[in-house]
Amino acid sequence: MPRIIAERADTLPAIAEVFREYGYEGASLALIGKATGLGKGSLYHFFPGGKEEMASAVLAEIDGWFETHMFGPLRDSREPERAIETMFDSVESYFRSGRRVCLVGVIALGDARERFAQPVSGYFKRWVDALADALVRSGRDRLPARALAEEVVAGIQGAIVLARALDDPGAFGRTVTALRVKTRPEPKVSRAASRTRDRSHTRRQG
Amino acid sequence: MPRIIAERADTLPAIAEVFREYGYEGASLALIGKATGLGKGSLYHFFPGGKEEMASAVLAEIDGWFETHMFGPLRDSREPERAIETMFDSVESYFRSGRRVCLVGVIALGDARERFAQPVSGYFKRWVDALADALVRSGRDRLPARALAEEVVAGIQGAIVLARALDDPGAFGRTVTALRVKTRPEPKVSRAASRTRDRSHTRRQG
DNA sequence: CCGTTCGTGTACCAATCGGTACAAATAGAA
DNA sequence: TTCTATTTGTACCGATTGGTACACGAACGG
Repeated sequence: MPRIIAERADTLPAIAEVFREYGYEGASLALIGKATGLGKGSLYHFFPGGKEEMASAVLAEIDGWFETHMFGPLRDSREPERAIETMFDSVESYFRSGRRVCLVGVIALGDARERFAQPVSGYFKRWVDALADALVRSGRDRLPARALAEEVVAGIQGAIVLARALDDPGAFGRTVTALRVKTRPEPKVSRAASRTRDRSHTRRQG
Repeated sequence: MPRIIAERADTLPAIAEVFREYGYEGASLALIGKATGLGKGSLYHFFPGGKEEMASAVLAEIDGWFETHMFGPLRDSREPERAIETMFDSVESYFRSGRRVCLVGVIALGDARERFAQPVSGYFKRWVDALADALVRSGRDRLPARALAEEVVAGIQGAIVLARALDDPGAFGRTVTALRVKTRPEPKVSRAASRTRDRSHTRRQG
């Protein structure tokens, strides 16, 4: 029999798309087999634990990607504001303007949530923590930074829901941009509109 | 045979909970039968179209509830700011601090989205429109009102995801409260003084 | 008292589910 | 070549899926 797939890791992107599209329960082995081009024999060879192991592997890979490209820089970068901007760039390209769904979020909403409670909560907890950390290091107080971080992460997840529901990728971009602006250090002394007001509240909190 | 269920509408809350918990695909007739206490015979008597008709009926009922309790008041109330506050109250109690999931959002994320595209997009479109309308009538300009409305609706959906993922209902409350504050006419003066001011901007729109 | 209608449970259907077993086929070492 | 370990396709398993058929029982009009 020919060897098509060299590594188990090569199958993960295709499997991830199936889980994204159909959810954990709806992702049947038939669909996964079609997406990967592998029969059950190969699938169970790579993932002896069946669907649960496939989902775990996919979640771990996603987690690793976010850890490398977003959480790590948010925590470690010496330019936290730049790391935050980069995070928003990554979010916009990764979720493809809301056309691509967040698998972790999907699992959190479904009944597979309990089975994957630890990776799911870990992913979101580390996201919020890392973003809050970057916000603190860019000059905000700890409590409002944490509140803003939660708001941003929730807003991104909601933007995906809204964009898909309305079938309007623009809704994703608009919402994410609004969140992006809100994380910038100097709030909203913007262009031409509120010239008369901004003098009165420059002495806000740190 | 005894008549337990008087009306078809009496089954909808139970069916809705099953769809919420397991999604459209995951909600099997066995689960629905158990939740309603009805056998397949009765279910197909009430819903000749099967699962699809059940889901449509549930979506319609949810839509009606939101239309009556939230969208309508947002559009029609002569006190738009009060209607907005009431909306947030309703959201907090309806979604039970994120323990209860938004079925429309769940369907929007899954592969049943296309099948129910019209009711799903209609629900969110009318929510955003109604909220934007209330925000305009409470004194905001059209464009920022619409942007804020989208941000709020997305934020609510995301708060559900986040609260469930973290298994922390507090995250829902915090995020929703932040959104609520943001919709208030005078952002961040002190606590109670805003009531004396609103006389001054009734000259806004007509 | 009968007959129709409505509500209900149950048996059944083909299809598909996740998972197992296993034999065929390949690649690499000898 | 020959042997062995690794990949692979496929047949099969019991359970469950959405859906149909139908017969039984209560309610109701005559």
